[in-house]
Amino acid sequence: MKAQSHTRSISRSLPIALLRARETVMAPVRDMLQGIQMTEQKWRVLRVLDEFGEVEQSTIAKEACLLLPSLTRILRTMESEGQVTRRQDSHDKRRTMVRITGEGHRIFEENRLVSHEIYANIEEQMGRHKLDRLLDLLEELRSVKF
Amino acid sequence: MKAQSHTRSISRSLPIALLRARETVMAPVRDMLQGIQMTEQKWRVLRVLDEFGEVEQSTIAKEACLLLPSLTRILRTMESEGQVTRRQDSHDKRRTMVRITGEGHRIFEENRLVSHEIYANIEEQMGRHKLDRLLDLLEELRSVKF
DNA sequence: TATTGTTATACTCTATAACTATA
DNA sequence: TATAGTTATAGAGTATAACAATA
Repeated sequence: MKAQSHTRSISRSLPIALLRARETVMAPVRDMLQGIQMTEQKWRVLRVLDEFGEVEQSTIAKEACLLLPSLTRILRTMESEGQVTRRQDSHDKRRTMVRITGEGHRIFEENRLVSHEIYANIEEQMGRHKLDRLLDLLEELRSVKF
Repeated sequence: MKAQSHTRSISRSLPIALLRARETVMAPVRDMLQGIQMTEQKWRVLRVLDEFGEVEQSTIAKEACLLLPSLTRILRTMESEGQVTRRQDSHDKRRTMVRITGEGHRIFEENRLVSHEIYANIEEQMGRHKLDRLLDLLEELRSVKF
C-alpha cells in the first residue's frame, strides 16, 4: 500500500530531478575525467579559467560552485600539476589572480570534445529547441528569491 | 580579453546549469536540514521511504541517487537514530527490506512543509506551467542514451 | 571595519575492490 | 554464476570558525 501523503511524487521533486538529470549527463563526462585523473571540481575550474582568462579566486568559486577553502586546496594541487598559475594582484594585494597555463589549456582542449559530443548527442535526441528551453528555465530558476 | 574558444558559455553548460539551479533550490532546504541535524542524503532516503513504504535497499539507492556502500552506512545511522527499521526478506534472504518508523515519519512530516513552501514559492514566481515544463524536460533528459 | 584568501578541523560522501550469503 | 548487501580503504568535498593581510 502506498503511503498516504500529499507529498509530491519523488520523480517530480525538483531537487531530486535536478540531481538525477545531472547524474545522467555527468556519467559519460566522469568516464572521460577518470581517464585523465581529473575530478569534476578541477574540470569546472579549468572551464571557468578557459572562459574568463585571468580571474580572482572568489569569481572562480562563484562560477564553479565551490567554497573558497575547497578552492584553495584544489588550486594548490592544480598549480603543482602545472595547470594554473597564481599571482598577487598589484592593485589590491588581497586578491590572488589565477590563470590557466598552456598545459592546462592543452588538457582542456584535448577533452572538451567529449563534452561537446555529449551535448550534441542530447541535442540530437531532444532537439535543439527543447534543450535551449531547458537551459532558459534553469537560468530562470536561479533568479527565484527565497 | 576573452579566451578564444568555441566552447559554450559556462552559463549554458548543462552540467553546471543543473548544479547551479540545484544549489539555488537547495539553499533554503539546507537551512532547514541543518536545524534538524540531517544530511541531504538522509533526507532523500526519508522521502523515498515515505513514498514507497517498505522497499529493498537497491531501490532506495536508485531513487535517492546513492551508492550501496554509502547507503549501508547511512541506514545504519538512521536505524540507530530510530528513523528506520530493517528486516531480512523471507522469500529472498539476500534482500533487506527497509521501512520508515513512526519517528522517521514524524520528522518527515514536521519538515516537508518547508519543502512545500519552497516549491510554492518557485511556482508563484515562475508560474505553474513553466515549472511543470521544467520537470518534464528534466525527466526527458534522463532518458537520453549515450 | 570589511574583504580576500588561508589554515585547521570534523564530518560526510564517493568510488572501488574484496567479501559473504543467497539465489 | 549472478545478485544483494557489507566491509574496508583511499580520496575528496563540505562546512565552519579562526586567522592574517590588506583595503
